[in-house]
Amino acid sequence: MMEQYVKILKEHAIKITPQRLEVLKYLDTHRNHPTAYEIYEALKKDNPSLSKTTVYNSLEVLQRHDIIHSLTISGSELRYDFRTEVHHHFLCRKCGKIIDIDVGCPYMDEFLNGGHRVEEVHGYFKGICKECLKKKGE
Amino acid sequence: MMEQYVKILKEHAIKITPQRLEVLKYLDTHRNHPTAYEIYEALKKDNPSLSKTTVYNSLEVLQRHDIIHSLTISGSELRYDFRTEVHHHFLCRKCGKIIDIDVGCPYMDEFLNGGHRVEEVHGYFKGICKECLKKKGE
DNA sequence: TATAAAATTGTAATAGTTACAAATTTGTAA
DNA sequence: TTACAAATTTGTAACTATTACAATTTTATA
Ligand SMILES: [Mn+2]
Ligand SMILES: [Mn+2]
Ligand SMILES: [Zn+2]
Ligand SMILES: [Zn+2]
Repeated sequence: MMEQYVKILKEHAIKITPQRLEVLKYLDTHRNHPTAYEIYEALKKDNPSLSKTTVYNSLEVLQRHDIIHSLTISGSELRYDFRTEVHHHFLCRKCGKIIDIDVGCPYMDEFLNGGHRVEEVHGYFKGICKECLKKKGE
Repeated sequence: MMEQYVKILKEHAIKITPQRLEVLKYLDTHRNHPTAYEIYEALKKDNPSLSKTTVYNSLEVLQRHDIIHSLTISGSELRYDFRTEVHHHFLCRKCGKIIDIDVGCPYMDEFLNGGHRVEEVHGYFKGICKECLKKKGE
């Protein structure tokens, strides 16, 4: 049940702790790009002594090893993502959800970017999602 | 000197105030995507009674009328941009500067985005800029 | 099982932004 | 012009997300 997450941490030579495993598992099983606080609130149910700082620390170490990514799409809080392949995101202004947009980026090339070394690519779209558009029409 | 900014505000039926004009002028003449605080600090020199809240309010109204845009590229603070045509940005991890990348977006189409209505497009690249790469080599 | 290094916890501090009420300014119409 | 209502500015306080830090606990290793 946790073996897969243990394996990931071991591969990256990160110390195994229950908290890190839970954070990683949560992100794997909740692909809605949650905030640190949402993760904290959810994990606290099974581990009441969990500290918010630990959630932040765990997210930080996972991110540093490129096991997870963070999104700056909202502007007010970071969102976390288990998926690390390049893909884009859509933020709905109405319902607030963040949807994966499965396209790559044609501009990653160093040459296209004026000689800068590109290490991260973020494509963010904002607007009204399909479901909210439908609701408005009713 | 300020006529051009007066004109912009008038076209959008926004009340003309010296503070709004100064904020708008600052963004037009400083294309480095400054923060609200940087704008505030700069404008305070000529107007010591300027309030930080006024800077935020001015940025908000300009943004609401699509006269300026804001960027969430850094994750910790908003950056403001006088340019409103679609273009992308590169954030250098080393020196912190944010550079315009003049490419458009091939994915704005509603169809390509699964039926969601796209109203904003942000393309953010992060890495090491050309100048910092050069320095490192020396 | 002992131990050093690293992680967790709880709390406090920080930073960016927003809320709010009082004072001032703006646009408009008499 | 002047008068006035509506909107804006100001200063301060509140709020939220995140980070700093020291004490306690846990982990990995021998
Ligand atoms: Mn995603
Ligand atoms: Mn720009
Ligand atoms: Zn929606
Ligand atoms: Zn640089």
